[in-house]
Amino acid sequence: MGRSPCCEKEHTNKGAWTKEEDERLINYIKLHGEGCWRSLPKAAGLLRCGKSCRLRWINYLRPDLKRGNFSEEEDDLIINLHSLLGNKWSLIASRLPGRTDNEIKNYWNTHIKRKLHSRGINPLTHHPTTSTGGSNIHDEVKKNPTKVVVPLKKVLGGTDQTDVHHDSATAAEEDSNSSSTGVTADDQDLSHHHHHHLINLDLSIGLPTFEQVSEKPTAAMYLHYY
DNA sequence: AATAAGATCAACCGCTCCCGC
DNA sequence: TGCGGGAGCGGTTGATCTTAT
Repeated sequence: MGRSPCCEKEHTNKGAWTKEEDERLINYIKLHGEGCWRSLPKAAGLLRCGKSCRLRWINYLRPDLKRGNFSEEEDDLIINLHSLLGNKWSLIASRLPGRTDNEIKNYWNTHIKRKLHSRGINPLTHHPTTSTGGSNIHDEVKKNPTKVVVPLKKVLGGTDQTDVHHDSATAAEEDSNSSSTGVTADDQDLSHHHHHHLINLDLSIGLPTFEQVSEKPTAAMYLHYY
C-alpha cells in the first residue's frame, strides 16, 4: 500500500546541515551538475534524503543567491506579484533573481503581511480592510485604468505583455486570439503548470477588462492601492 | 543577569504534477 | 491509457536569535 518513501529514513540525517555536508554537496554539484536528486546523496556520499539535498542547494548553497535584506523595490514587486498570483511562491521567486521561493514565502509571512496590515490592506485578498464605499474591482478599474496598467507592466517584466496565463488550454486558445487583440502569451513560462489564477487584460477595446477565472478574486486591480 | 515572549528562517512533510514506460 | 517514480511546490514546524520585562 502507498508509495515507497523517497529515502530510507533510518539511514538519513535530518536537521541542520553541517559544513562538511555542505561542501560535499557543493563539490558534487560542481562536478556533475544538478539533477537526479534521488540518487545524488548516495553518489555524493551524503546521508541525506534527495529532497533535503535539493532544498539545501536551492535555498542556501546555490552560488547565484542574493541573500541579505529585501529592497523596497523587491517588496513592492512581491506584493504586486502576490496580488496577481496568490501563494505561488515559486512563480514569484522566478521574477526575483537571486531569491528563492522559501525565502520569499518566509519574508511574506514575517514582514509583508504585517506591512500590509499596517496599511489597512488584507494580505490575503489585497482588499482594503477599511471600507472604501463598497466599490468593486471593476468599478475601480473603470474609474482609473492607467493606475492598474502601469504596475502590471512592471510586474510582468517591463514589457508590453499584460496577459498572465495559468492554463495551457486557455493559453493556447488565447494564443489563437492574440493576433487580433495584440496581447501575447509569452509569459507562459511564468506558470506552466498552475491554473488557479487567471487574469486577462484585454487591450483590444482600449479599456482594460479583467476576467477572473479563479476561486476568489485575486484582483490585480487592487495594485493601485499601493 | 535571567528569562519570557516574539521574530526569524532553515528544514521537513505531504501532496500534486509531470513524464516515461 | 493507466501507472509508478521523480521532482517540485506550498504549508508547517521547530530551533535559534533578538528584544522586552
